[in-house]
Amino acid sequence: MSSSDLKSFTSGEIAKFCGVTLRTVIRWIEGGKLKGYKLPGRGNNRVLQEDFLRFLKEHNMPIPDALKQQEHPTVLIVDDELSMAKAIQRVARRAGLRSIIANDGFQAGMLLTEHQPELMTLDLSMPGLDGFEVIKHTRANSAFDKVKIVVISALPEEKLKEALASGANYAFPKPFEQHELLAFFESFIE
Amino acid sequence: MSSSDLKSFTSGEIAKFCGVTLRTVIRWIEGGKLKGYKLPGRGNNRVLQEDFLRFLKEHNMPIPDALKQQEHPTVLIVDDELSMAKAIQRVARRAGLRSIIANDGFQAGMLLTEHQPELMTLDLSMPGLDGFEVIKHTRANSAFDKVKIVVISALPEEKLKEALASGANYAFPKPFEQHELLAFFESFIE
DNA sequence: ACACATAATGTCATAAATGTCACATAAAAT
DNA sequence: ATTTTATGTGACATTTATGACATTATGTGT
Repeated sequence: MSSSDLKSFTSGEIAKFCGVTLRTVIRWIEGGKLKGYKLPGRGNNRVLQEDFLRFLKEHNMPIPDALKQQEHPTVLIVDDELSMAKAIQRVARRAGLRSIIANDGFQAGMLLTEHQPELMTLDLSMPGLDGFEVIKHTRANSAFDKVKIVVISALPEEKLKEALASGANYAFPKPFEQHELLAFFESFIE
Repeated sequence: MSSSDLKSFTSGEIAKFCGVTLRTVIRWIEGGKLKGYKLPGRGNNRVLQEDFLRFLKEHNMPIPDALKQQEHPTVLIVDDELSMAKAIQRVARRAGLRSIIANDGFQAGMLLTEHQPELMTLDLSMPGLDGFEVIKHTRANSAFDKVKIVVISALPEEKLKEALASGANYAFPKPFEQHELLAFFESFIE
């Protein structure tokens, strides 16, 4: 599973990551600046990776490489045409993004929930799967607040605007310009 | 309570959940901080899920997703016709099962992954969603090994058999017999 | 610039909790 | 029955929480 990944760190590990004394980390936790919890023994501290990352971002602190790997900037590519999906995937890979492909709605829902990607590219006109429905369902679920929806469609511009109004974040006409999409993907690498 | 409430964990499992060593878990149990019992062999420890949850709550420790919603067995009802889905839902409710409805493939994939239901009822012939594809994708993902797939379809018997061969566990013709389906659902309550 | 106040962080010693390792053996898988 | 994996145990090593106090930022006013 994805979110059940409950990796946690000790106060000492956090101290090393932040280049700071253990004493200080404990004071951060005590002061409520860093969320943590205590083991039953003598109250040794543990901090969930999730909470630690939030803490780092909140204070604009550098994120250790060891944690960056698990940040997996991932893009879910939803397209019924495999050749088109692979074309998008190549661009994503060039930009340094991990990517996964969904050929139908069921896979899309499964992979979206399982992998919690940062980005989802979406074809609007697929036989048997209405892209607008996907946008609606995704936006109705607060678990996917952070997912950016990128519509890539051959439909006329008014439909693209409609998609944006329904909750999509970006829209590209199809066929897409390689360098445009590449630049867009790269802006997510940071 | 039913026998499924007596799920127990080994010391190693608890160690992983808590991000702590097996040695430490044993010391918690020895010290009476975590309630457990010993197997007759060499005294291997087991902890009831109930006791583990109480322990976690008592110490404000994070609760793994895997333990969160063990309450009622859940059935995911996949059918594009809302009236049919609701009819199945009524039967499920009579049997004491929690249920959720998916009207299309995207929702089905999303809800299946999110709720990890014990049971999924599935219409085979939905416009824009091939039930066989759903079976195939579900069976291809080891995360859903335990999900029982129940086909409820108006297609001829040979198609039902084909579904069973593809990985479905049970098949009912549509329209279904209320009492048959009810009896079937009830067999999952124990 | 300067002195001063204030908060944040570092240092150190110590007791307690947790980790490590090797090994015998139960429990599970084949 | 055999092999593989997981577990309990003891002795020992390492890490941690805590308090009191030293040191270093960070700002504020003159």
